[in-house]
Amino acid sequence: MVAEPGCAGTSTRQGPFADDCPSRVVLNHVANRWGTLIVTSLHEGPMRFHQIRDNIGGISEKMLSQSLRLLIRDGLIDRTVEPSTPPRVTYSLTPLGLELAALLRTLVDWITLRTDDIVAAQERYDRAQSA
Amino acid sequence: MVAEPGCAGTSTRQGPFADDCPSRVVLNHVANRWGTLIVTSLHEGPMRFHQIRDNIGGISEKMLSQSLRLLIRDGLIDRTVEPSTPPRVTYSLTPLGLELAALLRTLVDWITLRTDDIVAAQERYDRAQSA
DNA sequence: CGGTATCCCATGCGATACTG
DNA sequence: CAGTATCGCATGGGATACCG
Repeated sequence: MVAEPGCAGTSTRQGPFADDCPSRVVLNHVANRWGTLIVTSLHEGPMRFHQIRDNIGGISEKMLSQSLRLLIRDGLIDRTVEPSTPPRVTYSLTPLGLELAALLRTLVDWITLRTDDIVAAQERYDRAQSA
Repeated sequence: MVAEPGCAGTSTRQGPFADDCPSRVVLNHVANRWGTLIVTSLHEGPMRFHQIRDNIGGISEKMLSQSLRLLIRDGLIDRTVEPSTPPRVTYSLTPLGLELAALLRTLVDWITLRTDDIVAAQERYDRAQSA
């Protein structure tokens, strides 16, 4: 055994700070270009494939499909198929995913709220650099 | 004007869900492979370059330097140089960055706590697929 | 110590076309 | 509708070497 799940005793680093810990992988599934937005979208409620795509500007079907599969594998999202014609597929958060979505929602809301401040900081920085 | 900072009225989407909103860029600075870990590291207190590098397994100096510059530009991190020989450079969170770090810390802690559950889900998924 | 510059490979990701 | 397959480029990111 090299790195146990919790990664408590393998090095001085813990959790995602250790690069050989499974939690690092999980963090990368969530904290990437699309993961946060997908999970946060589903916090509104169950959605179908095209609904999610339309809710997230600029995401391609390929990346949505690929990201969904990773998150389903991680046990964060459920995929439900109603056997009709055509089949109706719905994505929803698992109890585990719901916990995570609440946290990510807070993050997204904070960024939305603070974007003005951040843009102002960027402009200050750029002006200082050009001087 | 195309997209105002808050991105409230430009489309049906808001905040980072709109791909032309500045908040999307900010989200990508924070929610990527290294951003979350860097900001969370500094939640412990001010740190020097090599301390941060040593605290985050697998990060290269190039990516640390590059990511730090983006986060400094966003007004989330401060860079302080003490004029000694050799100069001593310290990175710390700004008040804005501290707010963010608290949120990200919660995220990292949750992932650390739930890694066992997630790994179990992954193994269940993989077994179901191979069957 | 605290970085930057360059090189180059790996992969993320979009565009397009196709399937049940 | 709900995807998958293939292609190809743009970017991310590591290795190495170098600078104040």
